Amino acid sequence: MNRPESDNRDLFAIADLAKEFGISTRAIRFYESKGLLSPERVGATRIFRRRDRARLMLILRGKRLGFSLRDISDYLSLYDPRSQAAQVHLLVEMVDERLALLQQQMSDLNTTLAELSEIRKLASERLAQGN
Amino acid sequence: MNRPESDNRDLFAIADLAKEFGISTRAIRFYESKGLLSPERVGATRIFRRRDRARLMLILRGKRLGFSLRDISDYLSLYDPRSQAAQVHLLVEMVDERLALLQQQMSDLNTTLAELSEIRKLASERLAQGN
DNA sequence: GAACATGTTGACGTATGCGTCAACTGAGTT
DNA sequence: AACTCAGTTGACGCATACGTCAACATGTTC
Repeated sequence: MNRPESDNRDLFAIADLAKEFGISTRAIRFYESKGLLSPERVGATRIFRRRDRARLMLILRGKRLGFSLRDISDYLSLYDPRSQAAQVHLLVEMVDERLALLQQQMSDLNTTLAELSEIRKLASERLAQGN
Repeated sequence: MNRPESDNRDLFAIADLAKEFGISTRAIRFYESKGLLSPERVGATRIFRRRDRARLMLILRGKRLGFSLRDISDYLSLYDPRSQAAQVHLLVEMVDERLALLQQQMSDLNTTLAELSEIRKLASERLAQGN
């Protein structure tokens, strides 16, 4: 039951988050410039809270799923309690589309893997023949 | 047992393939310029054979899988009987990486779907309350 | 107090994958 | 001959998602 230190703190520097998630500080600033994040400031320095960190995690998951930052921006607005139900529906559709894409990809990947193992087999036979 | 007409022919114009696969002729020329295709020529006009068409199908599948054209180019060289076994191995690794990525994506997508249905639930409850 | 780490804001550059002209070349049609 | 259609080659443009400076401020350490 030991949590990572990051779950105990509530304040993070930009470099903390960059290191934790393996991204550049430049990327984080870029997300802010696109309105995906809005950390507090102390002077000019950004101060991130757990909320901001959670948003960043959502951003990164969206990216892993292949969504554009624009899409992710829409998606993040769903976490705003004032969000509209109609938009929820739109986003659900977007996610469903992605799901269909992923299923296609899985199918493509299976085909590809089969072909590669065939190629691998042929290659090793050729090797065994000393050709 | 009726095959599409395209499987009977051996010669295709660029527009035939573009139409068949739902891509632009510009894209096909672009692939050629990157060395992924090398159709014959009659004068300046490109003539595609079934081999070329098969390569194009591989290219498109690679794209669906998220590989870059550079990666796909390497991948296509595997279909060259003179290809090296070492490279087969590299490509198998690349595909394995993609597979891992896709599995991560599927996992991310499941999480996202769960969150969305939660949001959807909350939204509809709010609607029912007339809030 | 001089050096060093960390942070900030532009501005410009980069890679990928085409789209979009522009200008031109045959080939077949009326 | 004039047109139209399909095709060709550059050249330039564009969207996305940052990377890479430069130039500067601030805070900390030795």
